[in-house]
Amino acid sequence: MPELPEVETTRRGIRSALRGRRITGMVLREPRLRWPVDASLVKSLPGQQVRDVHRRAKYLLIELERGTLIAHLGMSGSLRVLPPATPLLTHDHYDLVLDSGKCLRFNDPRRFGSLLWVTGDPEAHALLKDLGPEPLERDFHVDYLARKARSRKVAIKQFLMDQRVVVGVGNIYASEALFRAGISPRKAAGRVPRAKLDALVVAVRDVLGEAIRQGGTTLRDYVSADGTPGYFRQKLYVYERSKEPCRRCGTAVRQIVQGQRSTYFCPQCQK
DNA sequence: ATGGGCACCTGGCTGC
DNA sequence: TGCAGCCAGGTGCCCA
Repeated sequence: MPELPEVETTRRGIRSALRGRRITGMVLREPRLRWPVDASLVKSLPGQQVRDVHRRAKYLLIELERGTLIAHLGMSGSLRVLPPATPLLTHDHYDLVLDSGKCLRFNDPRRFGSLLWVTGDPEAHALLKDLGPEPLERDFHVDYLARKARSRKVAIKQFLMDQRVVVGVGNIYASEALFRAGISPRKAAGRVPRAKLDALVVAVRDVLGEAIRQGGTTLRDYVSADGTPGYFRQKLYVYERSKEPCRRCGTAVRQIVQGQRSTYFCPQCQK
């Protein structure tokens, strides 16, 4: 999926088209996403105005008058704002039609994405309530991270991707942040020195912030709300660069598997 | 509590 | 050309 920068880029793109608009229709072509999409939304969403579009972790929160849509892009999903009568592609699973005539369309080949409806506080939903701090907010800091990491034996890479520790960091940005902080991805979280955790907080913030400014990273499927890819791929130091020279020291980048996911790192720069 | 592994699904690529 | 096998921006759930 899209990690935090891609979701935030999507949020910014769809927000301007959605905010203040009224939904005039919903088309649900394929309800079999991560969880079945409630078919009654087709009747209950029309007539409601979009108050705002927020993001929490990798979830998009589309705030309507009578509740909130919680949308997740999964691994391969994208949400685009399209002109009226745009031809369908395979894997276009749902549309929200707006009173502007435009349409918010969700495409997701792998169907790991989701769309849920909640009334009341979305943060109280089971999927959101145990999430860690936002990496770009003030409550993500070295004291917090050191406390969370204490006596944890899991590898720092997997720890960093645990959404209860900090949200938004996925497989690409975990490798990239650890490279920037000079930390071996295999090091047990509880054994990373405080100074390195300090560097990691900065690295996570920097890499996510820079990626947002570049519109995210496109490897395969991801496109933003206007259909353009993200340009951060050119700025990646290690991800998908196995056997290529480290951009900092020239040593061959290594690829290993942790928790059934590929990890990339420079064995010279990361200890 | 923590850690590890599997499952969900489609498509693109590699190698025989 | 066909096909098996492997891999891919995520994460909930089950088991030890």
